[in-house]
Amino acid sequence: MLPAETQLTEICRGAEEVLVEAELLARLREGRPLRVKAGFDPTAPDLHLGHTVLINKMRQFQELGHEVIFLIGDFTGMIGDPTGRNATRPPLTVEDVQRNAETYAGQIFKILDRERTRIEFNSRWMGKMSAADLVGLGARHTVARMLERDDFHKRYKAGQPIAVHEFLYPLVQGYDSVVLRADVELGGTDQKFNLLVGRQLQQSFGQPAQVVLTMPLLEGLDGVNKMSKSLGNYIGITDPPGEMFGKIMSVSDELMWRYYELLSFESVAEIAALREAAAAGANPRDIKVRLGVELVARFHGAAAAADARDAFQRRFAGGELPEDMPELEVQARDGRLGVAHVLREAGLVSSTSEALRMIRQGAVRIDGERLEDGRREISVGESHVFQVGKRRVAKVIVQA
RNA sequence: GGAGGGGUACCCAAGCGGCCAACGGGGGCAGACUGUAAAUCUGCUGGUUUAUACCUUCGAAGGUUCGAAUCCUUCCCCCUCCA
Repeated sequence: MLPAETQLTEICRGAEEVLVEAELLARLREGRPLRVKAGFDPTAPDLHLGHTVLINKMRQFQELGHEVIFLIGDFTGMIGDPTGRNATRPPLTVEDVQRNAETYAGQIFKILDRERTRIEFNSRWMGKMSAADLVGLGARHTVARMLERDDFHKRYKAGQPIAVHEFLYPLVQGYDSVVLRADVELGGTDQKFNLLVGRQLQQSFGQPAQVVLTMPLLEGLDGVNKMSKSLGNYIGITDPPGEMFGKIMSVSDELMWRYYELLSFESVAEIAALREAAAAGANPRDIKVRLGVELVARFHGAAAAADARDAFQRRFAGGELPEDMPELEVQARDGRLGVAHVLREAGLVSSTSEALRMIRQGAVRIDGERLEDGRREISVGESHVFQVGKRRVAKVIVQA
């Protein structure tokens, strides 16, 4: 193992907050593998780059020789959602959770070392807990402290409702740390309160309090909201190379630097050099390309990354059509089919009304030619490349 | 338990018998300009074989009316204050 001080420096890099740093150093000095826990929601098995900020940190711990526990909060997930006040999620079945867990596994091991990752489900211990035990757990924390949590505090002050069970979430999450005897718990900055409850509960159970390490939340493609699947502003780690690269290229210049900071494995010095180059007049687009290549390579390999970059450049710099566009067949009626219907059948628009709107706005091209006539009909046997806007493209043949 | 306020399209929010497929803003999409960036300008933002037309939509179900998101009845849900 590396010297404790060296490890500490590595671990703190990119972290928002480490509570308490001195405690972390002391544990590192013990020279044993630390149990590092991070909890994940069982309802969102499609990981995106936002999640990887945390997972990268987990990997870093593994590389330093520590034990990483990937905790799936299936028990909490089965009850409902902690913060979504009006989002009543349908309860997950055991099968759902199992399937989601497998999906997780298939994704996180693109980053984590499978051999050194322990996967746990908190239903293992929470499912067996009796009502009496739950009451006992509740006795270990006070309402006043619960109300310290920012969103509880705000809602309480604003007179908005807080359901009693919402108080249970931090408790259960903290109790997970007790059961697992976690040395360190990782989480997003939004998890800070919950992570701290873990510290408090561990002490209450006579254990040393875990070190809490929070990582910043990554902004999504819009650059404003945090990256999330429900907002649709995410880059999924299973996105195909071309799509992943394209999404990265569509990010604003400002956001690009944020992505460098939180996603790139480039050294701090290297990133600073890139910033200087940009300030000196280098085209930020080229710096963005570099980021895209790095990230696509991480999930799809270097060759796929280079291909994605080249295809992107041919398509948008060179104005060529993508070579991997989907080819579809649609059914004609009476030997022909109006364009609006072709577009809908091909899935390029969601309705013929939308198709007609797009045509009116000049967004539709057939074989590269802007379509002016919304009444145009395509006959059986004809095959054309249809485009709607810049990004939606398909080669469609009309069948009898 | 009592008093009051409210549920309108993806979100916020106007409308309170016909001119409402429903003002405005946000978001989104598209066009121009670009580097698939930002900013800016413009248009669109229920559906229908392409429609001065028809169909579905204003919490739900009924009713009044020539005609309702707007009035009445019942029901469901949310919020505030008091106890």
